[in-house]
Amino acid sequence: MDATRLIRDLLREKQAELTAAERKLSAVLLDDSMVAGLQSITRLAERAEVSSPTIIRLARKLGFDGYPDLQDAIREEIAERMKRPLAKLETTARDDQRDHIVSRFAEAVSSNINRTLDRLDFATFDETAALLSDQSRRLHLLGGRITRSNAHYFFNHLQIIRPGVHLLDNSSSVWPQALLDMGESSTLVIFDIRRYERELEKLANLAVSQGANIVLFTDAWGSPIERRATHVFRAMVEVPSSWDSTLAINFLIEALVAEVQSRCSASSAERIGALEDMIGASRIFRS
Amino acid sequence: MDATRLIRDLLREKQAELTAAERKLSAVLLDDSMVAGLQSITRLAERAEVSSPTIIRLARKLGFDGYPDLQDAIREEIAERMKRPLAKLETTARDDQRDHIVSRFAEAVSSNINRTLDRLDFATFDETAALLSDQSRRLHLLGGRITRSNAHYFFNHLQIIRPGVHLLDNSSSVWPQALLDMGESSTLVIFDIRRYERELEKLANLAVSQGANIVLFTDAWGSPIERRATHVFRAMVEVPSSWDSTLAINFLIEALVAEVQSRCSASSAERIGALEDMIGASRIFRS
DNA sequence: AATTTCTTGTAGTGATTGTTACAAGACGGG
DNA sequence: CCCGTCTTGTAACAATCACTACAAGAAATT
Repeated sequence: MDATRLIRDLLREKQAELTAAERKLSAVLLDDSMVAGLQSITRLAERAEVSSPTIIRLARKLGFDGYPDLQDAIREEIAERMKRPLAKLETTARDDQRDHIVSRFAEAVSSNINRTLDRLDFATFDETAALLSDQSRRLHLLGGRITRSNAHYFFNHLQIIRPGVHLLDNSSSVWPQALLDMGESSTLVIFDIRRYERELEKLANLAVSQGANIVLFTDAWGSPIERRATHVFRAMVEVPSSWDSTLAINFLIEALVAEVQSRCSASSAERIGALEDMIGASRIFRS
Repeated sequence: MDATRLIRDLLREKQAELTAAERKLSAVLLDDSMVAGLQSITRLAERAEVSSPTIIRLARKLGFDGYPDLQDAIREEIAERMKRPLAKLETTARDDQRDHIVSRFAEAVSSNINRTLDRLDFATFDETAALLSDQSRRLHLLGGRITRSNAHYFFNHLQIIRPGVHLLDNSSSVWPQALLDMGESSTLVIFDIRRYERELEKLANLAVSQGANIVLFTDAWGSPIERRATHVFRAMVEVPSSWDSTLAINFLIEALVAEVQSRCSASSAERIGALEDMIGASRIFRS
């Protein structure tokens, strides 16, 4: 075997011509930097839930003589990596890829989520989850130009979990109608990151004056709506891009969805069941 | 053997009560961070120039059952060290809240993004970015029940950056019309994670038969559309929730947006300028 | 110098491994 | 719908493995 090429890359390269079982195996290998490939073939087979011949076939596809040959290559590779100081470990990727967008992006995103988490008050999180789980309250979601997608994502899940969830249209002309429904038992969830949109603030003010309470997702600098909101989540959004990253916001949304789901699980089970039925009944584009 | 203790330390500690041959062996092991201990006993014996029983005796002295038991410990230790520290989200020091949903969620998300990155082929990424930046191509985006939000997010940005971007409705009844537009110069971006929707597959097949090429975002298990797609992105989606996490998918989307933006920057600058003007001209809900 | 103790390797074993051949099953094309 | 191709696991095999018993040699003690 020639080697010099990292097995990880080899594996990714051939990914297209791999079969289902082989991909399952490759996933296990990729998962912990090929370390799983140092066990005996039998154990690896069990771990990846494939048969041992599948392992041999994959090894051959990658150009190795057999499993032991592949193991040798893996061991060599790992030995090579272990020699490096710990600090350099993370850049084991080939040098030319160290400053690939994806790498730089990953670093920024990681830092964003970390810092967002640092700033997050768990009490606020729990209170918000309780608020959103309260089925006697009506929920309205609203996003700005970019964050509308986030609002949509949140809506998508909440709507399945519980009743009384509404996504506000982004054409402000229909907002007045929606406002009619917002009273003391309403919660308005707003997403507002820079450039903060005046229209969102307007709506927030009107909603508050009608007794609704507001949950706000914004960025580190803080939207003007902050002072109207009872619960505020500040997320870090900066990445090496012309656009802001809403990944940290999505993180908060997903975590909230998980928590709300578990709080509503009893009542939402039948709701989801009913939904499944309706979906099944309405397939129109099928064969 | 439990041994939460590092083998390296164990070895150093016992150094005094080791015999000459055993020390020779331990030197070889220490030399490359125990990696040599992953070979078969015979080969390690050759490499260290001792006999195989010596190896077993050392393993026993360290408290292991036998050589395979020692190997297991070494492998575990190495696996631990190989974990990529890159996007490692420290689930902060707050001990009392270590198993709060948010913390557990953070851990899962971190692992998801890392593993997604491990699996990501940079060449595929670059090719896709080029494809999406090619303004002579028409872009269509399509998502499933949940992933529709992701498609929407992607659409939201791409549409601002360049012309010819279309988001397919999620009611399949209007797809036939959209299909009319899909030819050889069309790219169809599909999001399909479990439960894979047959309708998406149908559409993919039809689009391919008309000459369109497909970029697919799916999960680790792989959608049936994979074989139709020219570019596939597999993301990890599992989190401690009843729902899957599309955060890793969003990561890919945002990174692609950044790259496409920078490739289109020249032409998109004026486009964004024009957009700003239009937004300014159409404020109807203002004070 | 003789005896004991300790160290180490050799040779042989049973167990486990990696491998192959084959057959059942899934899948796609006509 | 059937046929051929591709995929995958089962079962049997040979090779290799980890391990034991034993004995030769070295070192230490008397």
